[in-house]
Amino acid sequence: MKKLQFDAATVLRGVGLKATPRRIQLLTCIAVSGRPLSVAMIHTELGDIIDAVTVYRALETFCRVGIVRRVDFGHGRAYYEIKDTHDHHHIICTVCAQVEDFSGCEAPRIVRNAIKNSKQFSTITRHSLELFGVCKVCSAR
Amino acid sequence: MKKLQFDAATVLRGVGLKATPRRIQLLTCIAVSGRPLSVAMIHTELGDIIDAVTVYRALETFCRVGIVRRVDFGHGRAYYEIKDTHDHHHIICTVCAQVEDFSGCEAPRIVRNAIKNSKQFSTITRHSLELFGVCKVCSAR
DNA sequence: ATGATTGCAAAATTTTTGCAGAACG
DNA sequence: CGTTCTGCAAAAATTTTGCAATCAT
Repeated sequence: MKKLQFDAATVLRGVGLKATPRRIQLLTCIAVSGRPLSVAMIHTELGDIIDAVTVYRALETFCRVGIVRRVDFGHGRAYYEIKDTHDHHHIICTVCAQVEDFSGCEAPRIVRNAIKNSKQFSTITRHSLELFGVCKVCSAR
Repeated sequence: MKKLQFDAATVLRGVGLKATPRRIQLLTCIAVSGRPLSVAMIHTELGDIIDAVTVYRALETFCRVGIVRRVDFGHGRAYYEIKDTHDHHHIICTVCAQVEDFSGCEAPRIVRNAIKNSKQFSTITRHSLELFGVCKVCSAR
């Protein structure tokens, strides 16, 4: 029972979105890539078959319905990745910008603690956590 | 032995920067504000006494020498706050954008764990952690 | 058919760069 | 005084908006 190739059209219809060629191409691109992509990277990958504006609008829609997650690496632009079920985060190399996933951020404990001590908040809906460092390749030179 | 009013000039000279009027105004503004500020917010606070370009350049310098920290709330622009010694983070209201600090993110444990499991990284230099939710005021309506 | 989606052009925002004059130390 | 800092103008980069044509269901 292995996972067959990503079926973007099914995913799209599953969340009530129309499965247009553009959206299928875009979602497949993000899913296959396996790492967070910026709009520029997507545009490079897909070539000129899709307008940048369409990418922005589709990504916003994907985030709204919860199939894509927007992540922020402090690079002055947004990155997007497939939102899978397990709560993973990123380590970003500050030299070459390579990204590796990691899990085990103990979010529940942190959130519980934050809410207990907070004066103004009683609900946390999501969180972002990124680690920054220098990867072994970049460290070596 | 109470903390007197923030002395920007001393802080600046302490890190080897020239204490110019602009930098003193800017650093004082950030310190007094007590919350992360965007360049636009700084410009509103200080009026036209300082050029936006100068703000950008000074903030970059402040970050480099370690007296200011850049934080990212996924709003499409950067925010800056005084970098104090204790490792605090933020809860951001997704409705009104209000920010509250919180501490206790257990970063050391998370970092240790991430490095142990990482294939490509052996050094983590910094991390970012933000929680997003809806504040009590916004929840009430 | 019809409401959603797309592309094109244009604008809005945020940030960066170049250069000449001003000013800190 | 020399190097650094600042302001102005302009550009670059990222993201948003308006509108007419096209497409999915």
